[in-house]
Amino acid sequence: MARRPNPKLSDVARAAGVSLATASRALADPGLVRRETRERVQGAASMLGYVPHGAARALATRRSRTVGAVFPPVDNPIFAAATQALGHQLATAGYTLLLAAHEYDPSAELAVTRALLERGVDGLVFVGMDHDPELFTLLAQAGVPYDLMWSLDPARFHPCVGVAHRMASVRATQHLLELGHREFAVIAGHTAHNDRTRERLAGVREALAARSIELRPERIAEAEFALPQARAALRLLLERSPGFTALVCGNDVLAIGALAECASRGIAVPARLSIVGFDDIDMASGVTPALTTVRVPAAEMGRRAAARMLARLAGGAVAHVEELPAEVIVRASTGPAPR
Amino acid sequence: MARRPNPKLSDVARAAGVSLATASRALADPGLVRRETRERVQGAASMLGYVPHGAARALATRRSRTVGAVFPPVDNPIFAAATQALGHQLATAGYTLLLAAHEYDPSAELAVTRALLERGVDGLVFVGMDHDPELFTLLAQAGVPYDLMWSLDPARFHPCVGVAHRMASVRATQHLLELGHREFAVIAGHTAHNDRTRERLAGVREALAARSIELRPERIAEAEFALPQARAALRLLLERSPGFTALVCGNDVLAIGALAECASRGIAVPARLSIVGFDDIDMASGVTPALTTVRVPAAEMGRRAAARMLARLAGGAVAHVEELPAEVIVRASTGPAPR
DNA sequence: TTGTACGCGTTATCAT
DNA sequence: ATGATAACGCGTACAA
Repeated sequence: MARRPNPKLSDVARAAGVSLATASRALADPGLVRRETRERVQGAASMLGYVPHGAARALATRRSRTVGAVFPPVDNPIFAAATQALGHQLATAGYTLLLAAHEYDPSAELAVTRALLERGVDGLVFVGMDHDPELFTLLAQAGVPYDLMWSLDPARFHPCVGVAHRMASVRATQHLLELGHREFAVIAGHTAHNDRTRERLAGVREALAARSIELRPERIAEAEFALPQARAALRLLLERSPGFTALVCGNDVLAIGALAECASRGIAVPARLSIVGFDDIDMASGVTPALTTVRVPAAEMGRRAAARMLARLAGGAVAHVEELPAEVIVRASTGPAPR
Repeated sequence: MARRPNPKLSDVARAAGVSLATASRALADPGLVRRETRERVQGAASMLGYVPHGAARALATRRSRTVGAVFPPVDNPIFAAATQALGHQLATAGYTLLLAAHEYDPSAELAVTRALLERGVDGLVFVGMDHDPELFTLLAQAGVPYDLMWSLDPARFHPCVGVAHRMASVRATQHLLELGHREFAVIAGHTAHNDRTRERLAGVREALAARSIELRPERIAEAEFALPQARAALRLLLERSPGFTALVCGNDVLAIGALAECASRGIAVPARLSIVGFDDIDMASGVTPALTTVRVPAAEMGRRAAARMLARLAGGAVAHVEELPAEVIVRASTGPAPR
């Protein structure tokens, strides 16, 4: 079937018997026109099924009412809640979220960012602190505001909203120390290009070092955020250096995987092994009371990021670094079994 | 600091000493200009840090190189893998994914779709079959191609790529029947505005009905896709109508929750209760060999959806309805315990 | 309150 | 192979 081209504003104007300018005003800022003309225009618009042409509008106003998000994909389900909250809040304010993922490769990140800038995004959101310096050159050059989510910039240079992974990790580890544990192991997420996993691991080290306890290299395993990999990591740890009574997992998926491995080996949790994990996707806290978790406020982070960006786009000021609480939630844990 | 406006194509042209038209061609279709001029233009472009203005281009070409995805948010982690695959494939072809979520509310879906159309998306992807009829009116009017993901249109009216939820559910149930189970219970995802959950539930009913086995209403519980809710659902079932030996869960999150509840009650799985679940986010298959799962090829679905859309945008034809396999993966299951 | 006319940055259609 | 110029659809000074 032959399709007529979509009606344009001039069609609406003609149908309403007004000029282009009046039609534009009637739809964009109804307060500027007489009630009667406004209604005629709005009537004509909905009669014709008029849909504004965003590109033309963007060209004229030099704003696109879109915000771009650049996310690493590997641990993508981790960002689902935050992405959703972000998009939802933006939509409420008439903005649309442009989503771009990249493999964990800084140059790819640059490329997708460039693509978003071409699309004319009004603002950008990134994850974490690990980025190609050139990225920030690009952003400055484009004059586009940005936020880094999830982490807090230690240098307080970049605007960001996130949690203090390291301190949360320290506190979780201290909890285990206070229970009397001295033999620790860690299953961490891969630390390459990922400051969140690095900081979480560093927190364990820091808390242990404060009590002069060493975290032996063979008691550390890195794993992908997936259940089979987590199970394999625990097997590796048990094989390489058994005898630990406390296990810190960089993530809820890792914690659940470890728990599953324990179950299949008859290792009682938390009686014989205490496990704590960061609850990135809110799985660990629900699956069992046997795990102690660090709550990561993902959805809230998305909402805050949206609010910050919207405020800034509206010309307002926002806190440069915004810290959200990551509480340690003790569901169950016991001290080490006596030798 | 005072920011100069971004360089435009005319700036590049001037710097290269060529006309606007030549500059445009040199960047867009390098084959059309002499090698030497092309290099002058490209040099000038990168010198100036030129970034094309997408809105202007979209206005001139009447294409945005953008595809929109409209997702329900409730079970959002479920779509993470598909979203990522979709976005990644599109990016590879120079397209960007515009993401919009909505509460499970058909009118909200219409609104966000309208927002995406205003942004000038070249194509749209939706989830499932449950949509406001007006949505399709809108799409037809806009002349924008679309695909429905996850499900298959029984009426074969809408273009879609997905799995046969009902048949997969039938096969999973048959598996349990063949083991000798006769007493079934179901924990389903909420069925309102969600054809996937409805079809999965219907599949159980269908398989049982074929053997003249009734699925009693008190043996059916609906729950949100979250662990605590799944546990509560199992408690409810056990309280309302104990005695079932097989449990079909509409989702891996539900299955894991049920498994956790079993663990805390000392119900052996699969020895005393066989559980099967759809593996939406690929959790169930990894956490334990105790569960039988139906594999949902989420990432592949995202890739296929992208491929279909790209082919169509390039003027090619694609299968109207594309079915992806959802295999039943038996990890472990046993027949019912003798009475 | 409404209308006229120009500009937004790019591509595409003509000439040359 | 290159250059001049007219769209593309909308917002907005400025004029009326």
